[in-house]
Amino acid sequence: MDYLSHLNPPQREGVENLEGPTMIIAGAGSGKTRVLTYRIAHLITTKNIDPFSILSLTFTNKAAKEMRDRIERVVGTDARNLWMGTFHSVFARILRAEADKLGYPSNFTIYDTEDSKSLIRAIVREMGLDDKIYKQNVVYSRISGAKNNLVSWQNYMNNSVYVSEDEQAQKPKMGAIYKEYVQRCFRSGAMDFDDLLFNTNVLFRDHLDVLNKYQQRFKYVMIDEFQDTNISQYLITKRLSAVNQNICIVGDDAQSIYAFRGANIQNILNFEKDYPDLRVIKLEQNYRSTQNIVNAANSVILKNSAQLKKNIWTQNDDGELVHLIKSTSDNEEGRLVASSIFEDKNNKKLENKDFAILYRTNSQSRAMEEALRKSSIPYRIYGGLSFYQRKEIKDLLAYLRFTINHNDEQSFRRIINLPKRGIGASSVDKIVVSAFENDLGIWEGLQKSQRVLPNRAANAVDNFVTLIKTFKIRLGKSDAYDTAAFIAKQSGLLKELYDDKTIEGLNRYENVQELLNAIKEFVDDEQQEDKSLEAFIADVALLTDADNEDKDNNDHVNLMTIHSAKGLEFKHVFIVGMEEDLFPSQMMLNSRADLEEERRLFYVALTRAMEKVTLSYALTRYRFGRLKNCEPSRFIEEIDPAYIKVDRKFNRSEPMGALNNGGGSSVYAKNLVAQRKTERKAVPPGKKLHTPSPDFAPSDTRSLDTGMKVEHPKFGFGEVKKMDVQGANRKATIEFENFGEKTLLLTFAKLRIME
DNA sequence: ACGGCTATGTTTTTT
DNA sequence: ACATAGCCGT
Repeated sequence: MDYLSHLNPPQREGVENLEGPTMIIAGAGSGKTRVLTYRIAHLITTKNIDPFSILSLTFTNKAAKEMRDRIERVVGTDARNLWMGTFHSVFARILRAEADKLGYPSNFTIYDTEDSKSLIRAIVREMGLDDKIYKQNVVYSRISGAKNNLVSWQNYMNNSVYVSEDEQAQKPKMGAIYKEYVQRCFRSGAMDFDDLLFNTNVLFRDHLDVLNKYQQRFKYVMIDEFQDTNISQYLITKRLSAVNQNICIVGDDAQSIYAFRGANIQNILNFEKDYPDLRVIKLEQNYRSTQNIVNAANSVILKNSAQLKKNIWTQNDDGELVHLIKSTSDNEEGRLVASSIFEDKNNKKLENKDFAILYRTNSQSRAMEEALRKSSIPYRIYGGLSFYQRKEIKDLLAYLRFTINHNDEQSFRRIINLPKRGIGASSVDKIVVSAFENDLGIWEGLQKSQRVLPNRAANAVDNFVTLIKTFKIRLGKSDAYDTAAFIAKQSGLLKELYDDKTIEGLNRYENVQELLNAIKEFVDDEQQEDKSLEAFIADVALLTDADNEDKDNNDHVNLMTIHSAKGLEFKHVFIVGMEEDLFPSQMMLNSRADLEEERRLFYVALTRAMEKVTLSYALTRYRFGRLKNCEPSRFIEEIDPAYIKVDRKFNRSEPMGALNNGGGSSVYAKNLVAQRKTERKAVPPGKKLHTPSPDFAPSDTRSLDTGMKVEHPKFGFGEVKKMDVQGANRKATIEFENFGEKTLLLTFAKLRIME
């Protein structure tokens, strides 16, 4: 095979060593994906292995897609039959096929995090517990942690460690909530993200015939980013490959950045114990980055205590030193980054897509965005709120989900009174409680709920049931698009959005149309055999925006969190917000292990770069709506000074900037605020939906002032008579043509400013 | 039941 | 800054 000649000896060994357990420790930029790709290609083309019997697991949709594309380029359309995807998507598929063994319907709903948390909140309330103590986030991560360690609710309640921890934390009912949560999911025919893995383990543990079937099918198992797997995932793959023993894991302990959700570096060490004749291959040559970047990154990761021994090196040129930019504010940081991109683009003949701006938290994207927009540099933000997580999209999806699975409690709660049909919260609770008391699912309970409801609500429920029944009939006869469009229309959702003429309302309407378009595309896709709505909905919960990426394969600067940059590379990388408490994050300073994870995250960020890294920090930054002083990150100092170009004035221990007189009273701070406001004033053109913020000062006449003509969705046209301040809120008194004078709190008012 | 308004919490990352 | 849960009055 000609591709073998492009590989160095350890890479080649990784490709050719196909039989038996193999562990590839792949340093950053060492050609890991290339080895995995060729390895699969090698199996198919030279060993004549049926792609259908190769299972390749990744961590993110992005990685899965990337891998599939690359393999397709080498072996052609055969690659389509590969079992390749994220853990969650692959095992969701298997669980649907085997659902009956576990007592689930094959069209079970997948609850996303939001669904899970809102179910937990409902349970906590029903149990009469204090939701200040049993916070949904805390309960959720507790349950999630247990599931990822394969601790069922039964085991949880019998486990003295868990129980005493909960008692210590004054949360003795945690086990009971876990139990109720699991049972409610089961009744709803729903699995959360963790269940997809947990239940696969149960399936393989309790149904040896099923396990055996998949063991026979998957002759070769490969796992990418193994350092990020949790115990639940590890055990699945261990079981699957127990017979053939053809398991190949690829990973890098230095890039483990998901411990917070149960990933366990121990898995790599356990692996050596579980497979005594394990072949270990180390890829240590970095092909991606310059000497300086590799050295800088190495010097950082050296500060961590636990790691496997390896020596990452490169033959590449020295390249530029790591740069450091200091700014006075988050907005200035944006401007400096934007102008730096602008210069490098000209000087080095680079394209926009050669640049990436990486940050710790999604909220940091804002300042960057603004600066790039002003400099007319095209950009694209990855991650953040997914299209599928938007409220209007989730609403329609809830209708679709409920039509498919009539017992899905969360979808039911979402749509039962949407649009308003006179079934309020108390009625909904009555329905749910009476259903479960009579040991019925939501659907049956709903139809027998008349007794417990007042007449008006009972009538409304009747109509709702009839409506869903007509959807169900349509579902059996039509394809996904036809059904979805029918539901969108008949449910009244589309009309409600259409009637909302605010800018936001228009946006929401368009988003729903876009979802319908996506379903249309799905139906028109010739490769798609099953065109039913069930097939479309099956793993919508597992989708991210990654699939829409090639729609505009334009040339743009890439903005994303460091986490979502994993596995990617760019010529120039900006790591912004290099400030103590932000990166490393405040919340990760409690233990040494946490700090080391942050350091690995920094390592990941540095090693994304091919030619140049620029670090940047700001002296002040808006956080929680307040201007805060910042200190440069300790990570900056951890880079060996030989590889970084530091401003001579840089000294971390000395507070920097003019804001050290505590509080925001200094002239400097005032200037900053003033500067910020003038900046903002320049941005929005007059005709824009006005959703002002609480800190919107009365003197700031950015977009609303007396004398202006406005439109209100309900009151129609009017003229602003008076502006006023009430506490932190701004009020406007408006004379409406048809409704007379009204005083509105601008924090909530939906006004359109007319030209 | 519902809409207007206030108070409160959140911001670490992803499936 | 922004969303949302929940209170209160209708």
